[in-house]
Amino acid sequence: MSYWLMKSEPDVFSIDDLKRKKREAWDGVRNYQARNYLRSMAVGDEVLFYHSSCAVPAAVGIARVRKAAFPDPTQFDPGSDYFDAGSKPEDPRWSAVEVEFQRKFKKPLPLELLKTLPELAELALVKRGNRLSVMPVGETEWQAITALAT
DNA sequence: GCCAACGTTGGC
DNA sequence: GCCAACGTTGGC
Repeated sequence: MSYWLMKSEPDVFSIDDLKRKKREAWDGVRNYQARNYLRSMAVGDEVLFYHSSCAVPAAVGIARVRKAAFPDPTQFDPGSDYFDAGSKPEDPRWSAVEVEFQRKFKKPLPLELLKTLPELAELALVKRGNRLSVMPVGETEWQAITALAT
């Protein structure tokens, strides 16, 4: 089993939204590196849910991959913000996965805190200029983070 | 194929 | 709101 971290802006879609909806398609990813990670996900993989672009950027809970990568429907929807005229249905450019709510941490683990953990020194999240919205998390990294979660 | 311009992300 | 970092676009 693999571990991942996925960013979401809480104003758009928060851990509470996922908790309420139970499961959600993770679509709209329009970055090739992030897309490739989506395609590497397997059912059952665990995902750290991270809130970005907000007052306190933080890891806030855990989700689980419920459905492996499939063509992101929003790329073919002209009404969607994520519409991609260059993507052909016979050769979809973008992928989505479906995730399912697992749990919400009682207290968020702020980026500021995560940055202090020596185990996370190599995690893309804490690196300068990091913009990747989907990234792999190593076993040791996962343990270090979840050990702090309540 | 290079690279400047531009747009986006995301922390602060 | 600002700005650094980075990806993408498009002219040449």
